[in-house]
Amino acid sequence: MTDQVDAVFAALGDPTRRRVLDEIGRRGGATATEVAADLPITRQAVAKHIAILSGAGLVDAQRRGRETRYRVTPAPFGEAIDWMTAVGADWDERLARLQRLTARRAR
Amino acid sequence: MTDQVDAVFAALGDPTRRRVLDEIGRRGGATATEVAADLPITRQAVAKHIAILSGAGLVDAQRRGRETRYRVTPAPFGEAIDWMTAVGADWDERLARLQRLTARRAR
DNA sequence: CTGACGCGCAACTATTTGGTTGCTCATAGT
DNA sequence: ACTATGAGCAACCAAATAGTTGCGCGTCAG
Repeated sequence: MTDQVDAVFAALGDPTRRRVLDEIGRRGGATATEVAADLPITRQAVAKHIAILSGAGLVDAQRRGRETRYRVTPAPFGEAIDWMTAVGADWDERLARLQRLTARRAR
Repeated sequence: MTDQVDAVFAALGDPTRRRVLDEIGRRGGATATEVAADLPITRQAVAKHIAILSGAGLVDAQRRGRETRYRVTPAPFGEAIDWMTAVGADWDERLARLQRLTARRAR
C-alpha cells in the first residue's frame, strides 16, 4: 500500500531519473539507447534508472525484436498525489480541492 | 524553477523523511524531539530530516523559548503535482483533469 | 543559583547508490 | 553466413547520505 507510494517517491527522488521519465513521456515512448543519446550518461545507467521506474510501476516495457520500447504509465502518480493532499490539505485551499478530486477516483 | 521541484522530490524521496513530515502534519505541528519519540531514530537524525524538509519549503519553523515547533507548509506540493501531470497527462484522463486544475492556479 | 531539558553543531561510520567499463547473447540487415 | 546494432548481465568505483555519538549553549523551573 504505502509500499507503492514509497517506490514512486523514491523513483522520482533522483533528478536524472525524472529527466529519463520526462524524455520517455515527451517522445511518447522510447528505448534506453534513445534516451541515453540525449543525456550525458551511458545507456546502462539509463537502463538502471528505467528498471527502477519500472519497479515503481511508472513505466511499461514491451520488447519487439531486438529493441525494448518503454511507455509512461502514470497511474501510480495518483497515490502520490493522494499522500501529498492528505498531509497538507488543512493548510491550503487548492490542495483541498485536489483532495476532493482525487478522493473521488480512489479505489 | 525546477530547482524547487528538485528539492521537493528529493526531500520526499526518503521514506523516513515522509514519515517525519506525516507526523508533523498529523499533529498539526510538532518539535523534533516529539517526532523522534515516535520513530526508531535519534532526535538528531530527525532534526537533519527536518532541515532538508525546511530547505524544500515544506516545513516552517518557529522557535518559542527553548523549543522549536514546526508546521507543514504544503505550497511546494503544487509544483510537484504540476510536473507529474505534465509528464503523464496524455496517458490518463484523471491526470489531464488535474492538469487543467493546477494550470489555472499557476504563478 | 542550580539542575534539567531541549536545541544546534561537528566529527565520524557504514551503507546506499549513481555511474562506469567489459562481456555475452540475440536479432536484424546485407 | 557475416556483421553490426541493441539489450542484459556482472563487477567495480566514487560520491552521497542516513545514522550515530559527543559536546556546548541557551532557557525554564525549583
